Amino acid sequence: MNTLNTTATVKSEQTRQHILSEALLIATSKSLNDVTIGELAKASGLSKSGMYAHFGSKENLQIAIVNYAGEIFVDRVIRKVSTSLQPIERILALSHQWLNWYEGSAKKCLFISATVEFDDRPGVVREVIHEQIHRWINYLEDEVSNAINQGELKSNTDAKQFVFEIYSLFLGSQKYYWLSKEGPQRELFKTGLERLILSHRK
Amino acid sequence: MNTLNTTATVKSEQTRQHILSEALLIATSKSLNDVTIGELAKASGLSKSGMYAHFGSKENLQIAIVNYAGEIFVDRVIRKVSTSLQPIERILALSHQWLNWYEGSAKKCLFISATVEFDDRPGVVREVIHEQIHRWINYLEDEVSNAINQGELKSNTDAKQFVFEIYSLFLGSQKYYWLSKEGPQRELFKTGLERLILSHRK
DNA sequence: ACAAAAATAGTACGACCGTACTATTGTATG
DNA sequence: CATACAATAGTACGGTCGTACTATTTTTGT
Repeated sequence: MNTLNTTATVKSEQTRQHILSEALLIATSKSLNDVTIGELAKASGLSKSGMYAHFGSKENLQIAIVNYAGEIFVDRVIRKVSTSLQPIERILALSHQWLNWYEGSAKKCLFISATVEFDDRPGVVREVIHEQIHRWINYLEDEVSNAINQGELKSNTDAKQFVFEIYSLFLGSQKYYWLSKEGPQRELFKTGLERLILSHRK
Repeated sequence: MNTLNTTATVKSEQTRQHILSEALLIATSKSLNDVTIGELAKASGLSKSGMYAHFGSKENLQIAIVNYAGEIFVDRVIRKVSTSLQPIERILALSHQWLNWYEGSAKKCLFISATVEFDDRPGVVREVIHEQIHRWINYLEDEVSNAINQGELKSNTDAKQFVFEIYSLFLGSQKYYWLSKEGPQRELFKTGLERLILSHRK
């Protein structure tokens, strides 16, 4: 018997996707740790044993959730923005999608809360989370480099610093959102981003 | 009998402080939820029942921890910075202390992780967390207003936006620290803050 | 349609959680 | 020094967690 379900029969793959989408729902509205085997089983209409047939362990489940979230992220952010835009326009469009990517289902970015949760728990789950985030940071840094190379941003612009500040603004908007669900986080983010770009624009 | 220990006899108050400092250690190195009654009892050399004599419930314990963290914060940040400095210098000094406030014991800011953890759990604990954070944000906004009024920053500077961006940079440095413990978060934060100030300086 | 195999359910277990309740120890004060 | 009460320990309980292990149902390939 294949407890880890690496072969992926047709039916199994469907339920697996169904379980993961339910899991992501819980993970984004509560947290990754709150995706409990029992609760997830109930949410997806299966038994606890069914979960184990699919994922083998809690850790494997968490890894699967993070990777699944990564796919959704690519779908809702990167794939939504045309590659034919000019660099700065692309950066603005990507940022806009970024702010919205998790809102389709719940209201918080899994990668932020998961980083916090797994900060003190070394292991594969933490590594997978870091991988996903680094992939995104690198992607943004490439975009900024493009903007520099194509002369839209000053040639002395530090791409790493630039992306750090974009990321910071994103975190800020999340934090302010947590503090007050109806606050002006979006405007604060936008204003900050505009000022950031303005001060590096050629 | 007074299970909530509001009267605070001499001896009792000492142990209470001792428990809280152990609790903060755990809370900052792991998380607020990870401060479990059993673990805290072991860490502070008491029994589980002893905890209940002091705090009455898990929720009360968490509230006490957050408020205790607030006191420590004031001690290590606000009280460390001279009030005779000029506004911008004060902001820089406060930011510097801010980056270091939790490092005496562990290595992460309780208020950040706690906000994330209690985002989906309405109740007194969350309110106390928000209170503490708002107090700090308001304090910073006042400092920025001072800088504006004393002519160090341009008169059209938006204090709320300004503090939002400082806070964002702080969050960014924490996030980057989580991603890599030896990264250049400090320099990234400083550079960002300098640019922020520069673009609003008169 | 039938046998093989995969997918799912059922049940049980030990660990730890928060929280009662009672018993014991320590301490301050008259 | 005795006594009243505060401070702490001991023990027990129901709940939920992750995870085995076995039984049953459903899907799949021929």
